[in-house]
Amino acid sequence: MQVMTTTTTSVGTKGPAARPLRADAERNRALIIEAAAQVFAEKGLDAGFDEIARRAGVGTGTVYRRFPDRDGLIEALLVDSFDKMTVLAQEAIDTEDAWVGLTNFFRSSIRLQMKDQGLHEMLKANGPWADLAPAAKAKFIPVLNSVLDRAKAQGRIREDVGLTDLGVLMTMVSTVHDPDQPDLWERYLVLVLDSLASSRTGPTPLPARAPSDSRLHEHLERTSGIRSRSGSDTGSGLC
Amino acid sequence: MQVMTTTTTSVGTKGPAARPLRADAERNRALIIEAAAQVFAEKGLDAGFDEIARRAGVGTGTVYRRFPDRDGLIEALLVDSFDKMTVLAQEAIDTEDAWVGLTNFFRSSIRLQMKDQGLHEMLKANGPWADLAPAAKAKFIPVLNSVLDRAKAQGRIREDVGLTDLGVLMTMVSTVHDPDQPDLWERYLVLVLDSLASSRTGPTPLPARAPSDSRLHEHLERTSGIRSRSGSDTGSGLC
Amino acid sequence: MQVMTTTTTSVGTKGPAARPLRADAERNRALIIEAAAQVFAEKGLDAGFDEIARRAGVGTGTVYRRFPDRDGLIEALLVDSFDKMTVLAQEAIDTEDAWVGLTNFFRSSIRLQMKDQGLHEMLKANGPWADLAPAAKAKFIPVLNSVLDRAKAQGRIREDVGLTDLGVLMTMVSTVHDPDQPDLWERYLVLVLDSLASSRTGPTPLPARAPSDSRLHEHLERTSGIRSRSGSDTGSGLC
Amino acid sequence: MQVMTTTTTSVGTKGPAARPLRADAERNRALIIEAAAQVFAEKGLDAGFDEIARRAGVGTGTVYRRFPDRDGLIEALLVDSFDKMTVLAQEAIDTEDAWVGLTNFFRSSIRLQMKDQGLHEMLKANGPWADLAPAAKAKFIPVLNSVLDRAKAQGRIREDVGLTDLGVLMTMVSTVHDPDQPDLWERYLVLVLDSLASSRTGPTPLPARAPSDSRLHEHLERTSGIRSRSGSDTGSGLC
DNA sequence: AATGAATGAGCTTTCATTCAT
DNA sequence: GATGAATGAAAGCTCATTCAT
Repeated sequence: MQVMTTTTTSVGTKGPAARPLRADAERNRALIIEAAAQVFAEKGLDAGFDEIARRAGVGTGTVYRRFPDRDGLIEALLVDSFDKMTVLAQEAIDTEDAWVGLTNFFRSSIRLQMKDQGLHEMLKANGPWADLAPAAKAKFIPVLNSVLDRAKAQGRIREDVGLTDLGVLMTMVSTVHDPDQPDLWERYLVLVLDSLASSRTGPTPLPARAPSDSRLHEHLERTSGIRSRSGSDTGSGLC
Repeated sequence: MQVMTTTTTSVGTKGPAARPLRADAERNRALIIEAAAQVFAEKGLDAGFDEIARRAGVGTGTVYRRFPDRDGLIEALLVDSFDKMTVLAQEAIDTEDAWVGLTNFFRSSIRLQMKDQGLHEMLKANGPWADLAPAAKAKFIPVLNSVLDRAKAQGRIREDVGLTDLGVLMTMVSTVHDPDQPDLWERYLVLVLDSLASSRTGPTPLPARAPSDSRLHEHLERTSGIRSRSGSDTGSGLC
Repeated sequence: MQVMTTTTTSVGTKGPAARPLRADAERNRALIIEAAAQVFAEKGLDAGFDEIARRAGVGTGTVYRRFPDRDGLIEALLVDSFDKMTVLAQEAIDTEDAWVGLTNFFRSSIRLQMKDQGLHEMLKANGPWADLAPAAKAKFIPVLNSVLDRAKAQGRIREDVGLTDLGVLMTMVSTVHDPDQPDLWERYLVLVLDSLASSRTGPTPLPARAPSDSRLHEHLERTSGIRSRSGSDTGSGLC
Repeated sequence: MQVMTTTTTSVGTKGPAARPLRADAERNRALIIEAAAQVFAEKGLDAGFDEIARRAGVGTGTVYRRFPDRDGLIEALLVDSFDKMTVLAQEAIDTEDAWVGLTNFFRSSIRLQMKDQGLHEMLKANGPWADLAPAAKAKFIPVLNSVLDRAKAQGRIREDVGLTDLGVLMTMVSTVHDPDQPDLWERYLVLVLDSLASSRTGPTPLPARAPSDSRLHEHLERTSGIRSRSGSDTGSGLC
């Protein structure tokens, strides 16, 4: 079932044929999905239905009527999210330089996951929500495949990585959250992209270290008197 | 499993220097920490105190008396875990080839995280447990720093990565769990190491794809008729 | 199943005198009553209106519009049920031997209750639905009274039982449900009839005990080693 | 496990050996059982655990800790109730005239059921609670068997009725509830006893009709102008 | 008038934390 | 100090009834 939130563009193959708005129920459905998108994005897929209902401005029962189990609701969102990802992948295909396209796709889809804890959880291979909405995923896969194949055809990406490797790597990078350095992940994106390049003569410059870096160095000096050789380090769980 | 029973724990291999057990209380404390190590490893840091108490053979109240908040208990374990990691890092320093040492350290400490869900959660920079036990971490940092510095001195690792980058990258890789392919993470470790190498002429061979890969390819063919160029792909949330 | 569509229903066999269906509303009313008859029969008078609506093929709201409270709906059915009972009582009157007639009436009307949980609940004196549809009952009473009076006139039934005693006794017997022994109630019907007979020299033979009886005797022997004197016992809540 | 409410006398075979009071928890357990006895008696076995907890003066969680499922709680009560019934049956055995003993037992145990909706539901052969606490029942059965055997030995009760027949008949009679005539059931008890007697020359006088009888006769006269031959009728679902 | 979506109170159950013994 | 029983808020889910369309 194709579901649109108010902010989504259809990319499915069904075509954008005018679908007459149903009842007032359709509006509620949309409200629920929108609320769920927010709540799942903020709190993850375990969030309570009560919260979703409250934020949608409907009763709890309404949420349950529309989505008797959590999976159904998540799937509805998944369809939406994959539609978004497909748009991004399509942009990559439309980019002349396949490597640049791939790079941009990585960056934008990771950004998507970082703003949306729920999406991130859906995309992790393990966990209870790994196998939802295969149809939605199926639509996305060929598009991503084109992105990858073009990069390979242009000789820019190593031949031994595959489709799902890309998914895993994106998920990995979007794991890097730091409230103090919201852009920290870009540093690791660059590293990962370096690992995907078919070859490179030297390192790609890493994004500049974020301000909070000082934390670590203060820390080190305070604690151990040791000076790191490298100056461009950044914070992490180690600090 | 080696368990340290005081909050100010020695770093390194000092060994079991005789420190006489105090009261019953001290023994209980040890039992609780040992139980918590198991439980957190299996179920993560959210695990119930009841379970820990049961496994330690003490009452719930005893756990709370010893560790009024969860953070205290986690910190106690963190000390222990960093001791283990320090041992591993020391092995890296003792390895002639600094790059091999670094590589081995990555592999072994990731393996540690994968067997210990709690440790993994502690090391993730975000989350409620990001800033615990700075003292324990401080002891570890210089050792890790040596590992990094030696690799840099031998010219094997790019100069622009720092100490905490290593931590982030390890944590990222240990994010890759797949019940069907327990060794899947090694594939991404190789990629990450490729990104750290100061230069490379071509890709390092990736660990062979696991059997369950076929899932994706069946899927692709069934669904879209598209053939992936690359045969060495692996499963992920996309499939 | 014969369904009457007005609240003031004829008693007896007047037959399907042509009364033209009114609006759609009238047809819906009939559908609802028919559906309610089924549902109440199967699930009792507490059954949800949703189920009735679904089975009638109308919306929930329609059921509530037609029958703002449950009582109204039950009363409508009661009229119908008492019509059926009146038919049965009339057959008793038409039977030469008044005692046989009474007996048959007991048997058939109990059978009715056992197939219709709702009717059974309506006839129980207590409960929230005890005092419904007095008019419907009033039509039935004289007929039943004739049955009773004829039996008394022929001297076959004790003089001190009255009209409503018959109702109570029928309801009591139809209380005996056992999925394993669907005919168990006949045993107690015979006992009850024995109690109504004006006199008897010995016991009327009871219907043979059902196979599942063995449960109790196994049980007794296993547990207490006691042998019951009487072999014709039957299962119950005691076993 | 033998459970006593404060009002119960032990009849089990374990003997009245002094059992040391356990913890404070034992007191709560007793409070819960007592509360449950009240609540189940009033509202039936479907009553909410919240109500029980409130009436016992404990938290909901406490009830669940003690009785993780409803069956366990019901069984605890069942043990108690069967203890009470066993006392009554024992009194019957101690009565010289076995028939009088049987009669008294019927009367008192029916009275028990009528005050306790929960007990009544437990004793009904069908329903979800039919097969609980077989051990408790097992203790009761031999005693009841003695009651029956003595009556047979004295020739006062028909030979073809068995143990469980007695149970069914008691349950049947205790079905007769009428708020306006609390003693109505005694009328049907007399009838049932008449049916059990091995023989009788005429009817045993029925208990006098209760005042509310007038309802029916008013009703009849108002409605149909028919005069019943029999004057001693009583109210029921028919009126 | 018909619809069936919406409501929200109510029930069950769990669990982190406190407290009486 | 140790215990594990008690707590009570919270979450999941249902369902009788009302109401907007």
